[in-house]
Amino acid sequence: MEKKSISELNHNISVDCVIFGFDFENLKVLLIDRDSVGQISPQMALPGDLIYNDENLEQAANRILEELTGLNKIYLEQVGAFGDPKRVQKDTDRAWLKSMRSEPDARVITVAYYSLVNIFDYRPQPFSFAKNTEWINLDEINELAFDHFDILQEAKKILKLKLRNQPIGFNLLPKKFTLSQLHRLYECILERPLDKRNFRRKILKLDLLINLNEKQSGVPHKPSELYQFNEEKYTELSQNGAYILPF
Amino acid sequence: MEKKSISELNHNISVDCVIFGFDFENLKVLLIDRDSVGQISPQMALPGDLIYNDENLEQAANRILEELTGLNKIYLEQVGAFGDPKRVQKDTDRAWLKSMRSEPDARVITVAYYSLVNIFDYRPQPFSFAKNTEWINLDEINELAFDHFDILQEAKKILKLKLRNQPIGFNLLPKKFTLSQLHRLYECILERPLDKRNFRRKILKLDLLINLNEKQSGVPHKPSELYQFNEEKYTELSQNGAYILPF
DNA sequence: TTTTCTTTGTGTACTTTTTACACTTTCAAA
DNA sequence: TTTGAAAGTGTAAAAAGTACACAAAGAAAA
Repeated sequence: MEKKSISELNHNISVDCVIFGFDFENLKVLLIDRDSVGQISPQMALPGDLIYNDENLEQAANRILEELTGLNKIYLEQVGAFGDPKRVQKDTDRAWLKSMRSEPDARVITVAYYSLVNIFDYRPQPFSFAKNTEWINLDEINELAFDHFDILQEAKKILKLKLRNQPIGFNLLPKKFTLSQLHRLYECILERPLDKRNFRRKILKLDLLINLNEKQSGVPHKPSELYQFNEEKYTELSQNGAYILPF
Repeated sequence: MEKKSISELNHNISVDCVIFGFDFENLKVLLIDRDSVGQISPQMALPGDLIYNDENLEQAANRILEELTGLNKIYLEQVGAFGDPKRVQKDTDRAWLKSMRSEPDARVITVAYYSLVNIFDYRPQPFSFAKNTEWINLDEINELAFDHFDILQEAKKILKLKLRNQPIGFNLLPKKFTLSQLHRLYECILERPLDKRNFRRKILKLDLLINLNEKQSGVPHKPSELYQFNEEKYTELSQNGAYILPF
């Protein structure tokens, strides 16, 4: 049996994190910038870095996310591995790596993770080589560093699919939320309008929401009733097998 | 910025292939054995090996699949990355690696791919360190080498989900097939019985099947009509957006 | 040649789900 | 007290899903 030399078989492995957020208006994603400019730029990147030897991929993702943005203990799910040998092509990307890594030209394979968080609970702060962190609207992103734009598209696709089978959207909202907020969220993720009355009927029929019999206050219109996600009910429901949301 | 030493950041990367097949009775998966025993054993593994520097992950999967089993030009989709540092634990797994790899103790992260093929068109043959290749019934597999059993479970899950959104099942059948065969296939993948009449009505309503107006011959009972998958129609349909199969 | 065995192929009535659609209510601010 | 803005609500018609049983076709056996 021919044994390949080490140099041919060793690779760097990184993880990148796609953290989705929602501000009641639009879906957003958490990006870092290596410069401290305060505006959207094509050099922005998903938070990510190389993994260590003794941690598994998910641990690495959590460590790196915390090191760069301060967010910690976030539940992450895998998007997949991205390993094109030509994934680092742009000059600006090369320059970045050169300044940071002991083997800037090594081939890197990245494993992407995604998560959903409530934007008002998680206030990211830049650390390490992240000079800036920003929540950027998904529909304003046309380009990112490395292959991060592709990774983002893939994560969006998975999010859309997953919405059908799991009540994931609730992570993106505060504990107490209104049906209109949830409605808007579903429209953002699915990227199509949903009839208001039908949406309410369907989502309530799932019996996964608790009506808190509390009202919004301080809004210049009829205040909405507040709801809460019923986790117990969901646990129970998902033990009896998967379910399919009617969207 | 602290730069980590090379040894801490370099890893081996492998790919493993989950190739599903169907023999009109049961779902099967293609396994290799490092010994030439002709029966199912807990040392059997998914075909897989380390990737090279200059190939992307999918190319690597195809190369390795061909090197081990002779199957080539197979359309593969990613399952995901599996990277637990403790994924090689069993003594038998260690012994295998020791005999084959220049760095048997290196940490390995594997990226799994899956595919569906018609078992009668693809006759795998063992090459390289594969001393044996076998199509094994999914429901007879309780243990595999490394973490391959986990990978297989994940691939099954994806297959099930995907069946809803794409007419993937057709790859598992010959060009001409009967509705009963397709029916059985759906039951195998979904792991639950489907009403015969309702299945036929629904699948025909999709308008993705062409009735060839030919009959089976040589069967000791009423011969079935043969159908063919309408690829053009599917291409057309999927361009107008995703669709959802009613199962 | 008749009988038996095995699998194919088909229709309907009932229930549930989906869809499309418009007006009144409630509060804050002007 | 008027205005603006979003909340909240019901129904009828169409579509889809479900449960269910028997005659027809061919091969093989008697």
